[in-house]
Amino acid sequence: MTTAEQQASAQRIFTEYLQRKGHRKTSERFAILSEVYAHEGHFDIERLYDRMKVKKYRVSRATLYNTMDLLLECDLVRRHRFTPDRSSFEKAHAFRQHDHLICDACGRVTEFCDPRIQQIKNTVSEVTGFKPLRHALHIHGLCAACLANRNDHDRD
Amino acid sequence: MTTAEQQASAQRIFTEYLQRKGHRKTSERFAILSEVYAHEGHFDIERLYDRMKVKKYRVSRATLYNTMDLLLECDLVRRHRFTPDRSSFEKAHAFRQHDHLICDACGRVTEFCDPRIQQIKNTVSEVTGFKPLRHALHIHGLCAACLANRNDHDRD
DNA sequence: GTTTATGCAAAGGCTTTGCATTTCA
DNA sequence: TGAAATGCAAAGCCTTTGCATAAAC
Repeated sequence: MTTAEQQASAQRIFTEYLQRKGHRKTSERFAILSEVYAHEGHFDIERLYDRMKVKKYRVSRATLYNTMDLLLECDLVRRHRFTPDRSSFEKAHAFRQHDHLICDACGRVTEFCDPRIQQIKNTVSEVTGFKPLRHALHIHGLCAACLANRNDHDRD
Repeated sequence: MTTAEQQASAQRIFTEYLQRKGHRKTSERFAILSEVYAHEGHFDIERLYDRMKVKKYRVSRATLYNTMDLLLECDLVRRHRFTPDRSSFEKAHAFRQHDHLICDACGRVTEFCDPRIQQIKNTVSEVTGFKPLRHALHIHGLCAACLANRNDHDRD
């Protein structure tokens, strides 16, 4: 699926969602969706705010927060709390069954996939009656680069 | 391991840690550790503050935050962000390889274990060179009770 | 024309910080 | 005695809210 196809698909989903919920289809909302889907990876509200300020569309932070809530509700966006101080977001099309490695030294976030997560969710559901809807697996540790650095320093 | 044994073990670890780091062994720090280890389950700073205010030891919020940082650093406590608005903590002795189910309807957090997580961490380490230190798997969804409630309402 | 959304600024809530006071070493 | 920790209150920061203005329907 190309970026353009993702954009088109996301717009269709968002339009349908707004219609169904009786929400208005404002230009700000679609501009935000477009900007969210224009980039790969994670971002926070401030970064999104800056990126939109540079471009044609200048929206308020309040509208960003409001719109992110809408996008979260129709699963076009995911929210993370990699660090305790702020929320990170990412478009949901990039989210097809992946999880995150977080380096505690440099803060870099990388993605990985493992089908066993799905198996775990199935087991949990069977055993407890809990109905899993979504999940987040965050593995904290040291990335290969920081690990190498640390060993270099130890050698000094 | 009984609660008393956990207390004793945690105190030993904390004492050793403070010594090694050249930090002072204040009565507040040990009172906080003791209170943290006196209860099962998750708590936030405000709850801890209230519990200590009731008892003999009254400590400031600043000291609570400072001490939690110390306890986090020596792995006697874990921090979670189940909801975006505040941090939850739990003693680390209760943390032996378990993860969390979070009900999006009633907010209840329950625990579960699955050894496949460890396997996933091993695989990640082998494939990417990332060194896993700790992890958090949060599965969001609907607990059995809320699921039942919802079905009841559907029937109306 | 209504009603909803936006934008701005102010307020809120959790967390951190600065500084005087106390306490540990 | 001297450095570090505590407590209090104020400040910070992300996020939410209230209200006037603007835009959707």
